[in-house]
Amino acid sequence: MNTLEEVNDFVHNGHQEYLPHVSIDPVIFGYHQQKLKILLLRWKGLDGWGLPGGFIKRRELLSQAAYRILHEKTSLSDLFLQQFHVFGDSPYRVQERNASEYKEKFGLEVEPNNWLLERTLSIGYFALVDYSKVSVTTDFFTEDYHWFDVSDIPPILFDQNETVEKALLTLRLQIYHQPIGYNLLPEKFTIPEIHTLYETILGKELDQRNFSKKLIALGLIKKLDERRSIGAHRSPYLYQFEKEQYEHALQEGIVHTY
Amino acid sequence: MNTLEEVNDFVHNGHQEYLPHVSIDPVIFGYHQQKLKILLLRWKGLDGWGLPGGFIKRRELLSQAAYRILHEKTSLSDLFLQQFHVFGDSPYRVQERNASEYKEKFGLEVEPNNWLLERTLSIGYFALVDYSKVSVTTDFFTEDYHWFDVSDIPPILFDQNETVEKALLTLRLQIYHQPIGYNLLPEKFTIPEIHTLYETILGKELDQRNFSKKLIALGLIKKLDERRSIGAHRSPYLYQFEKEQYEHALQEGIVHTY
DNA sequence: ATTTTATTCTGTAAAATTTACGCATTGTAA
DNA sequence: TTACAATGCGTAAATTTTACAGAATAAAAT
Repeated sequence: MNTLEEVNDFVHNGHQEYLPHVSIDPVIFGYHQQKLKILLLRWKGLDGWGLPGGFIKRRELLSQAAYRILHEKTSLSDLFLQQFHVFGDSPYRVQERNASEYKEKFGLEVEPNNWLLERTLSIGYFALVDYSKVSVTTDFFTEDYHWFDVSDIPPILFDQNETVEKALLTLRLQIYHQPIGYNLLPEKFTIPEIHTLYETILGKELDQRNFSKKLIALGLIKKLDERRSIGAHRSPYLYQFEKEQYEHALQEGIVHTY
Repeated sequence: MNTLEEVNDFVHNGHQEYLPHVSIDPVIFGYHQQKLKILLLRWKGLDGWGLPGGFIKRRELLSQAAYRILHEKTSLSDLFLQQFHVFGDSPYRVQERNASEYKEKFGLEVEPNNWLLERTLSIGYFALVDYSKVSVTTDFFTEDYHWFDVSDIPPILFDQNETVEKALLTLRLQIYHQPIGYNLLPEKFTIPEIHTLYETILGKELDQRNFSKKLIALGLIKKLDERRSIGAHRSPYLYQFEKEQYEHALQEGIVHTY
């Protein structure tokens, strides 16, 4: 959606192709240089950052829509993607928007009852992606992108800071019950790498010795016979995830006790 | 919504008051005679059971809508209510419905592009209620209700058995990380009562001694100086929840380890 | 009044898990 | 060859979970 013609078609006829009143808004987490980042797009005209969202096609399954939107924006197809909450409590978003905004900001003429002006619920997804494999696609409404450190998120358009906060909270809670890392790390990784990843996500220190013991005891990772050369220091062994165990733990959860 | 006039207004003009394309569908759990039950409504014309759902008003916050719908159907206002998933992957529900169905089943004339025929996503909520306090209200579309044992759920209309399954799964998972019982038990209860509740929800036995030790150690319940008379046996002490601790655990979760 | 029956209530030892912690090993650069 | 910085491994202490049995009690039956 880049030519003016396509945009006009989307604005005026989009409701025939897409389901109005509901959007999908993914919080895309990437991991780079020991920092947890999220991807935001720079909106034209609105002078601010927004989530890389999209709409559901009328005949498309919800989960397919989420994967499609992520693929469109990042070109990724192998990723962890999970719905986590529907947002519909923002007083700002309960209001319908007005047409003059579109004229001012984007130079688009919009009829007063246009589908894009109506109230929209937002389905929050979070995705875990390999930062280095993402290539971001922008469109008519967005002109740039940036990976923000989660400790330094700017105000987000459409009252969606809450979405990011809840995504992060969900991720942190979930990591206690599900393995994480398969989609954030390269296929082969070292103990220090996955250790730092967990520390970064949880925002606290974990004893490295106990941490690796636990992952191995759970059968989630296995040691390879290769090592990575990291310059002036002892070469760490490479590990990789035990795919079956990992998938099993994703499904069943790592339940602790009662 | 009981007179034919009201129903016709809802069918033909409902889209002005309500947001199309999204419904709220609550799975209402009650606890009675040591059984976990859910509430289903009997639909007229369709000859089947359905969840007690409803629509969101255009200017209403999502959470308000959920509470309103629950209040309308059960007359309860004090309950535990939580969103748990949006369902939009049912191939059956991706199809638009046709108008003739309304004519056949309910004797209602519906225009072919009526809002009720369009594809609708379903936001799943689950509620925990005090069974004895519920008084069910039916409407034009529903003629009866029944509390079904969770181990004996009938086929549910609109392809929503998955909703009940996921609600139960969520409840069972969540009980490991959050206290449950405040809205399912009377204010004062005995150890055997809450013990049986947990066994019922989890569907497995829990050692009674260790179970009560744990709840007390977590500071979630406190012993009262009263006892309940249960006829021919030793009178059990009454307990009640420690409200602050309980709320705190609800917020923070009972995190186990890493 | 005594016995019987069904249910509540309490404590402790063993096992498992988590936490804490120190030092030897290793790959390069100096 | 040495120094440095980071990896890698093992063990003891503390905590938590699990397993398990018998005394107490309320009322009904004798």
